[in-house]
Amino acid sequence: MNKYDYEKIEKKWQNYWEENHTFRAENDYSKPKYYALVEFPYPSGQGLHVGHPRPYTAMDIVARKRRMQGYNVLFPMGWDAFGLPTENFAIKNKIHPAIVTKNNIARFKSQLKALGLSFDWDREVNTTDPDYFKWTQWIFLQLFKKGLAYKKEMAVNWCTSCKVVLANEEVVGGCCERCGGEVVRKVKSQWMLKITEYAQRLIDDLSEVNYLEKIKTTQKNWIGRSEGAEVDFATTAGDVLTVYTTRPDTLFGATYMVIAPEHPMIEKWSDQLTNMTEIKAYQTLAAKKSDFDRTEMNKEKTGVKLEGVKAINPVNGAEIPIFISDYVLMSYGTGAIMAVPAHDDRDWEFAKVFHIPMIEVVAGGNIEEAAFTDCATGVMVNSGFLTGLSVEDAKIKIKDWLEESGKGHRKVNYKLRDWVFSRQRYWGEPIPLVHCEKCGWVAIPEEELPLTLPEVESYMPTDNGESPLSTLESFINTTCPCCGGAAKRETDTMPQWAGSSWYFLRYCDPHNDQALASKEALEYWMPVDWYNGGMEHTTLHLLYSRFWNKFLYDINTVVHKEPYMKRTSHGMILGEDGQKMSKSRGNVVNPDDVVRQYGADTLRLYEMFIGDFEKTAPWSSSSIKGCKRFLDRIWSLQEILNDSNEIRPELLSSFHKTIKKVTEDIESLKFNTAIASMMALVNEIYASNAITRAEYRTLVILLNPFAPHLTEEIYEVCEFGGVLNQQTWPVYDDALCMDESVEIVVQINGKVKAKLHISVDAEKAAVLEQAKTEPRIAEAIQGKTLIKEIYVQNKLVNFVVK
RNA sequence: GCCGCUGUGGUGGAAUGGCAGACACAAGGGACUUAAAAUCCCUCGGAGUAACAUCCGUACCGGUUCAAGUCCGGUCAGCGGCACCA
Repeated sequence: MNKYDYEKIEKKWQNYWEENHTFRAENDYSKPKYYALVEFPYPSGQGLHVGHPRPYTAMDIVARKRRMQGYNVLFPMGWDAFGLPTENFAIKNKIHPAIVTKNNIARFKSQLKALGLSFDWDREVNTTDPDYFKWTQWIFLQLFKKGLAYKKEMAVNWCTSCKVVLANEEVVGGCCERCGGEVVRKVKSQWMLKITEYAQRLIDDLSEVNYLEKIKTTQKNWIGRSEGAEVDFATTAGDVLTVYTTRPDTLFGATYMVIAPEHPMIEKWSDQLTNMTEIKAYQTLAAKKSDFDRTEMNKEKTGVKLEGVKAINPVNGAEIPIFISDYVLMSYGTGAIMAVPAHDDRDWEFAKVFHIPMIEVVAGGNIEEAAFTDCATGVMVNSGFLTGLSVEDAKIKIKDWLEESGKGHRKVNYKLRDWVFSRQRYWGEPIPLVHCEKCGWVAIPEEELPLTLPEVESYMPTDNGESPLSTLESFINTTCPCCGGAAKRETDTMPQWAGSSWYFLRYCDPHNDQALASKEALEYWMPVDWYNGGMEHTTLHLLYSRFWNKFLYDINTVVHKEPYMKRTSHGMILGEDGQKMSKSRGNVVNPDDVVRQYGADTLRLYEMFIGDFEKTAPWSSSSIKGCKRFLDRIWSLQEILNDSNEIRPELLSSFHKTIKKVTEDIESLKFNTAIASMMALVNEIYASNAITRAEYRTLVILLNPFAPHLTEEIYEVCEFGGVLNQQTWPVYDDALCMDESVEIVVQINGKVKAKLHISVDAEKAAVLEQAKTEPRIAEAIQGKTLIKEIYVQNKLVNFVVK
């Protein structure tokens, strides 16, 4: 068997595709379009990882197949290049981050090209390119103008040792990822985006898209819609404390209240509170706690009772105590709760610690042992006008009562928080706003965009946690676009998520300098037909970009409500030891080495054959050999090639079955079984000791999306006519997928006892007759009672005997 | 704790409720070779048999069904995400 010269062949075709712009998407709006998208990478200094080619190859297969099916395909690639690792590398090595980025991109690009991915490189985008981030800034300005960007005091992570603001990802177990120093919370004023205003629409419109169910579920859980009521409790201080609850039905069981330590009412009541010292001490303690401490599990409930002010239960006039405790969060609901210890786990724990009485208002549990939280079976007790109702009915009745009496109202809440949009960093898009003493925050005029990054001496964040830009007088000082007076620029930059929140729009029209993309281009190319990416982006990038798209839809910039019609996810590739690949474990596989040793086609085929696309899969340096062997066998078919231009009748159904399998499996991410079916066909061909030209040509087209270089070469050397990538995808005929005869099994009581060859779709009666003549069946039936005869067409016969 | 997913040979993995283990890898045996590599052929879940037969087998327990890896109920284990969201 001959081996093919993958190095020579792959280089040859990569050059051919590049010179001919073979995969360029044309703006021919009369053709049916298909937009296939993969997540553009962050060009890290490590170069490509073997994890990258898995989703890229998968969507490359889809794109190549669609082209052969006659679609105008957009399959673009670009660089999500702003970000911390580049900035950190730049600081450490004293190289400008723009240079670092440029070098990393060059490396990534050559690695991707070596994989033969059919990207349209003419549409490459780069988030750090001023021509690109001009529009990122433009979108931010529109958000600002619509009141969806606002400034708010927020706690940030501050490393006391590096004296640097850290991203959440850089805080590991409450310590700085780099130096291990203590991380504390520091309050800073930050730009926020009101994604919460889109919460409901982000849930509702999921019904219009075809995402994997688990992706929809994760997004819904993250947005966290809950239905309940706000209830007003009068206080002995003469004012009102409003709480949010999902269990207004348990209002008669409320025996105390809890407010968050930061709750503003405490300040208001300070004259009447007799234990302010104790309260202040608790507040200080709570404020010091990092997020890590505060979310630590199973810790005992703590809190302080407010002495001097009590609340009055609106349903029965009972006076109940108010506590502060850090188990109530200021950022959700009203920052205050009514506590019903008999029917809420957390309240129950708290009540045990502070010896607060409980009132059972839903029968069915044992509140001495645990809170009874079951809504489905409970019946109301000790609850005045609610007594005797089911929990569900009681919820409706109490909500009606609250609204009629003016003591509360129905309310929907979401867990989703607004998006913290500023970073005190250099390597990001500058936020295009200025602050004027007279006019407040003012947008810079759109014609001044892009607002580019100034050159600075050091990219190191400053000692006080301000952005490196804050030290640059020439950058900061400007004039107010509104009044012309002196003003200062915002020095924070945008987070890495900004550029990736709209890049799929830019691909539609990447060189447009009048708009982020033309209406025509967006109308034609959008929405993305199939977007594959990592599960880890489900609640970040995927949600952020849906939000931006919806906003741009609202301001009439884009024409589709949802950016992506179909979203799928791939599993990670693990090291050979089954662990996540990492330098420290020494189990990293470098794609360059694999390409050198086996060629790109083998790498592509192996990553598709490795297992279930959606699951994690460990790398196997021996399994990949099987894929190389298969490609060598494909090449060597030339040795048994004959001149016939027909598919042999005895192989016709095998061919049609394989075409069907490959065609369908690609659509459902079952690349592994698509490849398996081609391997089986090739085994069958070798067994027959010959291959016809028609057969070889069909096989090579089917395999082309998986192994594009090898198949183009075979197509050319065999002179099948034209170039392979311009051929049409084979079509199968269901009728031809059927063999003339099939083997069926004959069972006695569900156990296989014989096999039978019958003609396809044979008459039931005839098949049963034939089955009974089989010696082993006849023997088994002999002397027994035949209770039932099951016949499944072309599959099996089952005799139930006693 | 909550939500989601997964459990099948030595390994990766196949199987619209209808022959469990497709397709590969590894292993063992053989052919070719002075030899090795490559390639080709054979065996390959377990027990059992000279070979058949037969029995057991898809984490565990139970159920539905003529028929369960697949559906239902429960248990255990692992993975991922969220995590005091009232």
